[in-house]
Amino acid sequence: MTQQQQTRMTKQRMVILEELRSVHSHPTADEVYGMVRQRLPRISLGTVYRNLDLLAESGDILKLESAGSQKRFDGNVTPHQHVRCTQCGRVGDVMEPVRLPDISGARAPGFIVLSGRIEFEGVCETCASKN
Amino acid sequence: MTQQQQTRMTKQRMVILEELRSVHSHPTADEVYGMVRQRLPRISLGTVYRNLDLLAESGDILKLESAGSQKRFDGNVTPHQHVRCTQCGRVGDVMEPVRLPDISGARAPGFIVLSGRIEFEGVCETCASKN
DNA sequence: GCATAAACAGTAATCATTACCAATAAACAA
DNA sequence: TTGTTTATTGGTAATGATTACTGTTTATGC
Ligand SMILES: [Mn+2]
Ligand SMILES: [Mn+2]
Ligand SMILES: [Zn+2]
Ligand SMILES: [Zn+2]
Repeated sequence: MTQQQQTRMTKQRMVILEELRSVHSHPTADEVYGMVRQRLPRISLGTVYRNLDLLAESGDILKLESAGSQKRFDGNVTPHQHVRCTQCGRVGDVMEPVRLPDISGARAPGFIVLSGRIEFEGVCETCASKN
Repeated sequence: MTQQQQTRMTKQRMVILEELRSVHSHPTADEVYGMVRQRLPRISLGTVYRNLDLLAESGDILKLESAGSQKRFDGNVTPHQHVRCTQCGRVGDVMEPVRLPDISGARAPGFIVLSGRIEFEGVCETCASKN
C-alpha cells in the first residue's frame, strides 16, 4: 500500500495559479515567470515549470500543446476552443465555439481514436498591423 | 530587381524526399536522418533539417503542427487528417475523414480566424499493447 | 515547538533545432 | 569537356526551452 503523496499549497504555487487565472493571454512558462516575479522576486524558473506541470496534472490549469514551439498555459479550465497566430504563436479564446461533429466514424489503421478537437489558426491583431 | 534564388536538386534533397514518400510513419527529423543515412552515410543532421524545411516551404512535404516535443514530417501532401498517440507521440493517418463544419462563425477577440482543422488523439497499437 | 519530507532556489545537464563557415558540387554557359 | 558561379554541404558550435540534480528551506501534522 503506497502512501498517497501529499501536495502542499506553497506561496509560489498559489501565486502562479492566481496570476494565471487573472489573465486571458495563455502565457508561456517564461511569461508566467515574469508575471509571478513581480510578487515573488526570488522565485526560480524551475519552480515555475514544476508547478505549471503539477497544476496541469491536477486539472487546475490547462497545458496547451503545440509542436516544437514553447508550451502555453491557461487558467480557464472550462471547455473552450483556441486560435493560434501562425506568425507569433500567441493563443486566443474562441467565442461561439464551432460544434465538433460526430467522431465515431474516424478510422485510423494502427490507432484507437479517442477524441478530437478543432484547432484554429489565424493572425493576431499585433501581427496583422505589422503587414 | 532581386534575382530569384535558384534551388538545386542535390542527391541529399532527393533521397530525403524519396524516403519520406516511401513511408506512412510521419517520422521526426531524427528518424528521417536514420532512414536517409542508410543510403547516404555521410549526410549531416543539419542538412536533413535544412532540406525538410525547404521541402515543406516548397510544398513537396508537410511539416505537421500537431503537438509533441519534436516536429514530424509527411511525404503525403494530399489533404487528410491525423491522429496522435498521447503516450508516444506517433502520428497516424485518419481514413474516412470527419468533415469540418463551417467555421465562419468562430469569433476570437483580437484575432482573425483563417482556418480550422480537426486534431485527433488516441493510442497507437504499440502503446495499447503495453497496458 | 519538533519531526518529516515536499518543495524550493540555484545551477548543471539535456534535447531539439539553428547558425556558422570553409569545402564541395549542382547548374549552366563557353 | 571545362570553367565559373554560388547554392548547398558536413562538421561543429551555439541557442532556446525544458528537465534534472542537490543542498537548504518550509508547509504540515502531531
Ligand atoms: Mn483559453
Ligand atoms: Mn499523413
Ligand atoms: Zn501574432
Ligand atoms: Zn503510442
